[in-house]
Amino acid sequence: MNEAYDKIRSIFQKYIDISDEEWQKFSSYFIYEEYNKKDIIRDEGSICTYLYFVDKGILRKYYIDDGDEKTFHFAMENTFTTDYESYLHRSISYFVIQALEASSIVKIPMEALEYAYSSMEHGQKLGRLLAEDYLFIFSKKIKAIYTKTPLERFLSFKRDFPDAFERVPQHYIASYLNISSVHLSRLIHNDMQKV
Amino acid sequence: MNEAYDKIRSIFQKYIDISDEEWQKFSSYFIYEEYNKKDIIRDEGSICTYLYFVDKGILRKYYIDDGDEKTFHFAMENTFTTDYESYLHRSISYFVIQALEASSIVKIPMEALEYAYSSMEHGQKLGRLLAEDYLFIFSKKIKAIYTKTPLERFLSFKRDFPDAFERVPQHYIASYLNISSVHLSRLIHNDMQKV
DNA sequence: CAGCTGTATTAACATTTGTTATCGTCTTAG
DNA sequence: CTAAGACGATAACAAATGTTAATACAGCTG
Repeated sequence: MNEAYDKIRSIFQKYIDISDEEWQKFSSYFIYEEYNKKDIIRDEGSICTYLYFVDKGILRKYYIDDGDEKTFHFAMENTFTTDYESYLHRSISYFVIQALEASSIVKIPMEALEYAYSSMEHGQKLGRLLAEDYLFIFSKKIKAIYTKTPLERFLSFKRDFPDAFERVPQHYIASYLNISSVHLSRLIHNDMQKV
Repeated sequence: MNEAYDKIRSIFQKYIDISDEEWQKFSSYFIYEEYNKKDIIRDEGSICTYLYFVDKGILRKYYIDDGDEKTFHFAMENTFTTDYESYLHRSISYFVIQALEASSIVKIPMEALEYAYSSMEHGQKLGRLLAEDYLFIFSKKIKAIYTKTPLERFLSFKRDFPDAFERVPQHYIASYLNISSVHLSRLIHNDMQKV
């Protein structure tokens, strides 16, 4: 738990200077929790008011669309996930966040960010840099969808996230790539040698 | 020109307070330019160092992928466009920005933003809010791709951007929706009544 | 005015991708 | 240990989407 908090501090510290007093107050909002495989960490239907930090394990963020699950994101160790848009616009989030493995996570309530924005010396800068990072993830995803075939997207995924490729069931990866699991299986077995 | 600058100020002023002195310095970086229909405003192959504000006209941001153009964004009047990711990561941008109509635009060099971040009282907050807005546009786009059929995406586009729908050639809209122009034409003429 | 260019529609056909169902293997819960 | 369920491969077929080509029409340009 304390190690997890320290990891978060060192990540934020790469962006801005945080004094001990600021950190003490900021981290006092944190909630440390452990989950079993397949546990639902956050269900749909409410405003998303936490930023989730993955200390151990893997989280999957997905959306239920007309009965089937669309996987938007895998949050690996030492990264964050949330539905920040829901929080920003105070709108209901339809995302579900689930543990794919036994996971330990840190829930950072949005009040902590509000404290940072209003009272930490470089809080606004932290917010800007986090938003810019988040934006970059989205931007990469859009470019991939526009310019790459499903097979290319799969290969990029495998290259960029070898860890996720090993640990995540293939049909979730298919969902992440926005293709059916049958089609992904076909691509892997029929088209890999073409590349 | 001055009216355009005033419009930009009032947009930014919705986010933060800007003093007259700050605005004077900030806007001194601006470059006002006019373009003819089909002019290329920014060509690919360099780091994108401007934020483009559309005073009049429409801009199209696209990418040349294996010979054909992928349209990522239409920037309508009183909105901005750029390849912020290129600037943030100091990486070559492959986006082209083109005027679809005779357009007057304001080029805001990234130095202006750097000035804001370093020297304006609420500059970091402005940066955060701009990044959050930008992020939200991307997020909407991704959700649309994951959860909607091309026809639904077309109808959303028509509803959300009626002005663009009227003024932009249909094959650019097809490219924006990531489908072929032939297919879009088919959807419009065969499937509209289904909705 | 005549021709050119850009744009949209349509048809025919090819390719990609999805759906459903079946099977074998492996994991997991009891 | 055993039964149920999860997972991935495969086949057959259906639906969606792309490609190419032909045509028509409008707007521009010399």
